[in-house]
Amino acid sequence: MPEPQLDRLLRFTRTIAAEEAGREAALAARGRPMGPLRALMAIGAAGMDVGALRDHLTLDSGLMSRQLRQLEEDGLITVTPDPEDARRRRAACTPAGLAEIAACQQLTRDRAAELHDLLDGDETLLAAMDRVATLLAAHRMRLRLIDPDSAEAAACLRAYYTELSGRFGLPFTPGTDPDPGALRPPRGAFLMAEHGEDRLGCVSLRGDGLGRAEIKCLWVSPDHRGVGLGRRLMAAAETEARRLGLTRLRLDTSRHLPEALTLYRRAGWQEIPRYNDNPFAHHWFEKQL
Amino acid sequence: MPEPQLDRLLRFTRTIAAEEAGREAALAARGRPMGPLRALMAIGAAGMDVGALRDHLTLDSGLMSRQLRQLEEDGLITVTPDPEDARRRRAACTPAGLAEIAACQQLTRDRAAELHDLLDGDETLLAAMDRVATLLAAHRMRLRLIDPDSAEAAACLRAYYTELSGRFGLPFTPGTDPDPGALRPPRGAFLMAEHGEDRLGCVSLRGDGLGRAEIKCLWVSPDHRGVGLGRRLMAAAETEARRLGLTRLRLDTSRHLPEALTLYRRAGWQEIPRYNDNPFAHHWFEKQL
DNA sequence: CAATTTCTCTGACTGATGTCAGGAATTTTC
DNA sequence: GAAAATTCCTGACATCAGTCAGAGAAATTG
Repeated sequence: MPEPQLDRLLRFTRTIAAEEAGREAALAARGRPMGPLRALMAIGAAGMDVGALRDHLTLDSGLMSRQLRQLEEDGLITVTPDPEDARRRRAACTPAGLAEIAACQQLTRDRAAELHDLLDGDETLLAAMDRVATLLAAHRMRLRLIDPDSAEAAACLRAYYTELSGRFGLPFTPGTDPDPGALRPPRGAFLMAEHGEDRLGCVSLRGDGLGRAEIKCLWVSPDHRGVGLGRRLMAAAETEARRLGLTRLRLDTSRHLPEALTLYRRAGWQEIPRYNDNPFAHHWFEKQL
Repeated sequence: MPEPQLDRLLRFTRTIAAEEAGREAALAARGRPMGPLRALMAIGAAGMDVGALRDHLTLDSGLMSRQLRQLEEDGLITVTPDPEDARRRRAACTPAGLAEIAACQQLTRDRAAELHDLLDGDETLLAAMDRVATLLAAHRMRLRLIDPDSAEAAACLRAYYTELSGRFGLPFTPGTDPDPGALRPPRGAFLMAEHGEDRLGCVSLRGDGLGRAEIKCLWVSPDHRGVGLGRRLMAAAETEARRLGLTRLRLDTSRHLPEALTLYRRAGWQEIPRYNDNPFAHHWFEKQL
């Protein structure tokens, strides 16, 4: 371990930590406690179920409830029962809440703009910062089983289909799965890789309930490619498949996705003949567990 | 303002913020509240007066006192009256306290070592990180009038004399000023530039009590050179001199410090004949305020 | 329809942080 | 030597964050 390099890294993290402390202080200066503020930001323009919010922020149900009451009293959000299941409640921002979010985002953007002026648009520096952020996020990423119907899964799938549309030159849109249980335990699973607030990628196992499943929707965020995330997602999917007691995995893919082809071949998948009628597939693979 | 670059910067700060949050969590996992922990780290091996500690951490005197009591009860520090002035008290670490500090530093170093492995010693990345840290620290630095006898001033002066020793090839050591009042208001001042825990540079005004002063000990940390800190320190010293009602500033310097020479000339200083018997000086400057 | 489960909320509590008012010991000032 | 200033401390109080037990409403299960 070369000590001088370590000292340089320590200085770097120390400096950036001070920067982050400054940002937190600037946000706190708006006079709102950080807890409710984080909740407000998470609710965002789209709104969010209370349970999902609680999971996302990993808060105790009591604390969550009190923070939502506070935001409601301040007129920033409304919390209404879910019409389909009145036990569940849904938080949504009022115009005042949206304005508060926008103000906080502007504050963050202003600080980033200061940094931008400072770096004077130096592309070498920006590229290095991208690289550091990519490596760090991939290294510290955590994998999580999520609900395939959740907002997070939907966001991943939107990004995935946008990517496909670009690759194929055709407008793909995410359709609703005709068999929603296939992507949930015990038949299948939906895995997402994340780092803090950032979604790095996802992969799903679509099980038939007879010990077999298809790998679907392997997606890696464009910001986080080239650092082995696809491989790690596939490995995690395999591990999850074994845990679910699955014995055979299949997948199809297209010649327009060359990096995926390489990935499957390197990970020990066997190319097999066409097993479905997917008009966009050119290659079919199988793996026995 | 190019939006994509801004987004890249936002992603960078977001990722590094998550990294910092992880470090905080790792430190918190040692089971000690962050407040007393920060105090312990600040006391360090050298020990610190309670008042200086309070200033350094900008804590209320009541809170400071309680945190020190806690650390004392835990056997990590001792707090004893200053023998010269029994109102003042001095905190010093016990062996257990030093061990706790070392453990926390090791934790931080371990995380940095992980980052180092991740970057694979890539010099381009390290250089970019240095550059970003340097620019950021210099941009966010704050100037502070400090006591010329404080531990912070002594640290700056040690660094300054070490630098001089290297430039002159002679062993300089910081001597105690025969006239301690000359560096304090109303006659003079000692200014330090800092960012978070890092000391970026210093400059002092050594006044004669008759409206004249000499600029001494202009020092910029090697980590923070080349971004105009010397110029800003000199400007701050001038501003402070005007505030103190000084009318004439002088300084001497050596041909072994070419960047200082350039700086003084650019800042409007007039070169004048030798006005003192400093054997290491080759140039003398003056500025009327 | 009754029992159970799910989901959210309330109340009671703890600990960390922070503020303010004053008090005791000590030093400095007059 | 008395008054004033200083240094640090204690007590009272407030806010934020977090935990736990349990209540109440709604949905699901048998």
